[in-house]
Amino acid sequence: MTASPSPSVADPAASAAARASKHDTRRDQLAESALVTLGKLGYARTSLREIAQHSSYSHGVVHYYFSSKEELITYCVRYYKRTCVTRYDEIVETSTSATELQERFATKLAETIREEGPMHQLWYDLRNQSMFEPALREVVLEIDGQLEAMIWRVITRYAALAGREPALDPSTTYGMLDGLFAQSLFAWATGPASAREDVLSVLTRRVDTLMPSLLG
Amino acid sequence: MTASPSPSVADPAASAAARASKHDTRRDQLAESALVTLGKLGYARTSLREIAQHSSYSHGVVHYYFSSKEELITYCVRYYKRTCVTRYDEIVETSTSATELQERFATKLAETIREEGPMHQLWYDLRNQSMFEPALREVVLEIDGQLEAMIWRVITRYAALAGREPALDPSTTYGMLDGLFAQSLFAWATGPASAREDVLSVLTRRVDTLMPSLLG
Amino acid sequence: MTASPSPSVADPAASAAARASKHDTRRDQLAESALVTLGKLGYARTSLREIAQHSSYSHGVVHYYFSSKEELITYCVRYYKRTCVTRYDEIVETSTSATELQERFATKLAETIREEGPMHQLWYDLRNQSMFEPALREVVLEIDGQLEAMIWRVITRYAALAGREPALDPSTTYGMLDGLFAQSLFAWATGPASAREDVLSVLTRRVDTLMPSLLG
Amino acid sequence: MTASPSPSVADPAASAAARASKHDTRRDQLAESALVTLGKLGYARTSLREIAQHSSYSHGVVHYYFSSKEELITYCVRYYKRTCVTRYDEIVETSTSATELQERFATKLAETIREEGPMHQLWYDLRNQSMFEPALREVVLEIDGQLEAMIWRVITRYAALAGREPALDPSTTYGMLDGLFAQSLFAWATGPASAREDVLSVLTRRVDTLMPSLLG
DNA sequence: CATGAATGAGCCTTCATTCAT
DNA sequence: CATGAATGAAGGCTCATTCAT
Repeated sequence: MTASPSPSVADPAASAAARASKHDTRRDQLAESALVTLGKLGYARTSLREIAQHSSYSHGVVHYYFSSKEELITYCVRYYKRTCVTRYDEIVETSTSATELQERFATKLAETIREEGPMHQLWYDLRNQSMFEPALREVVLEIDGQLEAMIWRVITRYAALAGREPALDPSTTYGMLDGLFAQSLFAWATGPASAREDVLSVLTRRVDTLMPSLLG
Repeated sequence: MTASPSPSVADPAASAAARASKHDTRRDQLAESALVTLGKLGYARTSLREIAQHSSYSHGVVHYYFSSKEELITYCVRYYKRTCVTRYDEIVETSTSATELQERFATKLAETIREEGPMHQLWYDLRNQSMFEPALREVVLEIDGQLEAMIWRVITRYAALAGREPALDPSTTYGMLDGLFAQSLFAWATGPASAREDVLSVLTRRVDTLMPSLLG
Repeated sequence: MTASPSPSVADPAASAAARASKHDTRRDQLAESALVTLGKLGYARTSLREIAQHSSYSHGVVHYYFSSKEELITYCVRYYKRTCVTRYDEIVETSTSATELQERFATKLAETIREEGPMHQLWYDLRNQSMFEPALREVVLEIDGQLEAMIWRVITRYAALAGREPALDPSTTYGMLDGLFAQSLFAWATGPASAREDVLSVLTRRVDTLMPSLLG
Repeated sequence: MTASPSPSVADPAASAAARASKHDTRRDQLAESALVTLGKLGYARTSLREIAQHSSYSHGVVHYYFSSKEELITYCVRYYKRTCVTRYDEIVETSTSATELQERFATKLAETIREEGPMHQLWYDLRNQSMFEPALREVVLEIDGQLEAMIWRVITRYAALAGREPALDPSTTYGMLDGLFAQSLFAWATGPASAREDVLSVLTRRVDTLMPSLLG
């Protein structure tokens, strides 16, 4: 019988892996925390000190886990994407008719503003900043592409369920829908709280109405 | 003939008016100068020092004419709008057929990116910042409304020339077109210089193709 | 007759010059103040905050007059040199015999340690740092050359008064004397206060004894 | 024959000794590693993190073996001295004529710059810092004394081989030679790489020429 | 024993704003 | 009126040091 090694002499590879995983966990925690602040204040107004203060960590920790502000932001954006870029996939997979998909998609668009408004504001902020700040471009372009692909999955499935073809190319389709989404987000964010639900239901209705015309 | 009075003995009312006019002139000159810098660097990265340095004025004068950075920005945005919010009116007024209007509009959209790209980048930046910074909201909402109205003038005229009705409401129409415009601006700004003209001609083609479907 | 212009419209060139001169005056004042702190703490331990605190100015002023720490330091070194690089010239010019020059020079070497010790410590610190920090090299090499030239003026005059020739080249001569000077400065700085005068008189005696052998 | 006891059952005294020895070994390894970094960056620019990163140890271990940065530096200096303070002793012992010793010494001076330049830069840095930082004084003074003694061994042996007496006292002799050495080190470190060998051969020649005059 | 996570003071720099002249 | 001098609060970042594991 082979004695199982005492924990203290556990194989180094495993311990290194554990450590690395813990490291990543912290980065994720920090990113999550940072995203809240970023969503509230926007890119330019958010300082690393602020981020730390709104988390349970000290100022130094942020610099311990991220070598620069830029790296933190980039990490945050990518972290955020992991969740968001598949937001409609469940709808795509489980809808059984074109009408159902169309309705659920339109509803979900509004819902995601209601529930993650600041996160979307941050996204548009970053996408814009990337026009001034080359350092942001890579990650923004990467995610923008994924968002377009996500929308395209919705549309192609929608077309399939309807037995038709998409009328427009992926990019145009994304541009139009994104324009409507951004517009509603803006109205939602800047309008009076009392009008928020109206803004969202208008969005839902619009997209619901519009979708058929996205098919040829 | 009336001798023109020396400034120092002018009647008080006239001198006050002259002063006020000079005051406004200075503000406009500063705004014009500031807009160039703002378009290049974006809202957050532009400091008042920078603005002053890129103008013929001293650092102090900026605060002499504007009580704060915020007021300067607000003034700049309004100043900028005066020019821009009528950008397509000439096309609306002089086009004699739906096809002509449609083509000239689509062309002009691309042209304005080529010639005033940074100014548009600034606009989207400010519109976004206004979601985080309430102080910017009033002026941004005001201008956004004017932009929507401008687009609506295009569409209603387009419909009239075609002998049809707009298919969508003003807001939806604006949202969709603005989405396509923003998308192209982004690609234009972040892509390689060599691809810029391609981006613009794609935009022109898209809008040209799309416009008929904006009519009922 | 030409009316002499009122002061308020004085010729711009003159006012610009006055301004520039005032600007330079402030830089000099700041440099002077900074040198005290630098001499006390050394290059690495001196922060711009510290410099400001030991002056009558605020922290921001330092950055207003110097674009970076490096520029301040460089300016300080050059400012300091203006005074120092001619330290022995009066002795060179007014001594009427080799013996007098030799004695006065040896005495002055010690005196300058007593009266400007920290400044010399700073010089050796900077010269050393320049081996690690390329940014300092230019100014340090420039001044080192001037110091060597200064010493050489002493030696050539000394040789002339003695009716002989220098035995060594300028560089070797400077290296040897500088070695003795640095050694005494070090002993003076690190030894007990009670031994300081002894250190200085030893230096004087040594140099006095040594100088004849610097002639051929 | 005595069975060597397994470590875990060693008698306490031996194990304590072993531990202590291991402790010292670690300190030496760390010192050796630290010296490389210190020589490259200088005292002020070297952080403990940097040292750890350039060694095979973790960041924490530095503080485990040294209670503070200061103690590490001090230890490093002493460690370095062990090697260096006897650098010329072999020459002293094996040279069989004054001329041989003189030539070999002059050659060796240049050689040690070539081969251990950074280490000498560090020494001058530390000696200088000790004028600002009392904590460094003790160890610096100790080593400076040993260097002086080392030089004196050279000179007295040189005098003996030449059948003469040293012309100057140990301190003066050391000061002068050290001045020349420091000067060459500085030129070697800050000048263009292409001039390095020239600098060294000049030093060799100078010292070679000078040494006879160090005898009475 | 040894590690790396965590801390917080401090550094250089930027900037909107105020103010004496 | 207009200027640039001056201020002080942040901001990103580094680092020696402490500590839980």
